[in-house]
Amino acid sequence: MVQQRLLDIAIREFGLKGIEGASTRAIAAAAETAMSSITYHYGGKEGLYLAAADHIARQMGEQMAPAVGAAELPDTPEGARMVIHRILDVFAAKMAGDDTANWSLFIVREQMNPTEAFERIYGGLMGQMMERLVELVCIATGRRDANTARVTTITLIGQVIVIRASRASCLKLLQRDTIDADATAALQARISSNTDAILDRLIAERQDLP
Amino acid sequence: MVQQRLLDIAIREFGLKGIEGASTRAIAAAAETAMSSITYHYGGKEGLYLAAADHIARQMGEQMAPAVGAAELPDTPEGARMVIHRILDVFAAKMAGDDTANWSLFIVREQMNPTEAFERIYGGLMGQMMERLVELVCIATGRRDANTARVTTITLIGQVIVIRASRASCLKLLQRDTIDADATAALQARISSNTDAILDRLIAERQDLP
DNA sequence: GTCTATACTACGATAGAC
DNA sequence: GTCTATCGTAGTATAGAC
Repeated sequence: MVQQRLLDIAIREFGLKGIEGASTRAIAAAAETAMSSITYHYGGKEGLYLAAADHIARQMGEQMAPAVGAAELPDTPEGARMVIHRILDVFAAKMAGDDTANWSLFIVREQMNPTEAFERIYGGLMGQMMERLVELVCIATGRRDANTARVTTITLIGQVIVIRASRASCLKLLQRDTIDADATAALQARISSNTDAILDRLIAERQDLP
Repeated sequence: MVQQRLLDIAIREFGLKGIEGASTRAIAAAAETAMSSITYHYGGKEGLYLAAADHIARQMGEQMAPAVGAAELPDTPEGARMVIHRILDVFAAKMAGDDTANWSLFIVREQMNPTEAFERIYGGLMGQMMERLVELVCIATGRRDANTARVTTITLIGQVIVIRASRASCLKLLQRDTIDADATAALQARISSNTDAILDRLIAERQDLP
């Protein structure tokens, strides 16, 4: 389908060059269609940009929703911890895999210079996942202190997104030229172990509270 | 100085739009000089791009070198841990602050699509910091297992870079519109606590090895 | 719906005045 | 060293054929 190709290529080009830098001519040519079909389908460059953001949000939702689980929250610390592990594991696999390469620059650009497109992406599964993680950290550590849970969630996510956002540095450090299945497994295992250590520490710190 | 202004603006524009997307005309205009001075000083757009990368590497070196410490490595686990904390603390402050905003997109773009510019940046303090952290993690955990130390280092760095690379998500989660001094302190404290938990876990896991 | 043709603006590089 | 002027190319948008 023309529109599917157009959106996939738009995500890559907008990710690489931003909305101003990317060229609708180049996007249309790569999608093997005329430039004016962008005008027809999306009203112009800006419309295509927002449609690309929606496309990312939709795909991310489809691929991650099962792991995040929209169902009710677990009610035991052990259950919550299990869900946290599941989410981070799937998320890490996504970040390590090739299929998120094109999304990532688009999203990171929006993270650092948010436009309306960020609202569309965050309003989808990304926001749900982060807020769900905060709740899960609260349950897993038996804390009502939401602020600590929020800051902790940020650091947990950081462990995962670094795989993509610092890809070249990771490859240098690991002395590899791709993140293959072995490297992915090693990262997932370390993230899992770190997460347990972090959550245990939060539980221990709670005992010290007045 | 003209060249200083030119480089600062080039970093911002190249970060936002990439080498292809950015416009030398716009960069020159923002630096209040003629476009042809870019040709004169840097030979053209590509030369300016590489000079911008060198500029980042140089500034990063000046600002972070004291924390990384080129001197000899500490020889006790406690000493190594102290240096790890110091590096991550300073790095987190940098990531939270405004002065790295322009560098960040430039660097992240290079992380995901490396060119020669990445070599210039990584060849500076960034590579030194990461490799130094690997050594410090080895010493702090009493492990000779460099691979575990490398993977751990990646996750430690992830906790810090998320402050910038996922800035908009962090702000949403923290329900703020800036990362002020309070938020920075909270993140630093959590990163520090997490790091201790992670290192302690690594030491404990070591006891279980055959 | 998809294409071609066209109007207008902006791009990078370069030559040459000063 | 810094500027203006200019060339050829490529950008978006739009109108209109089919």
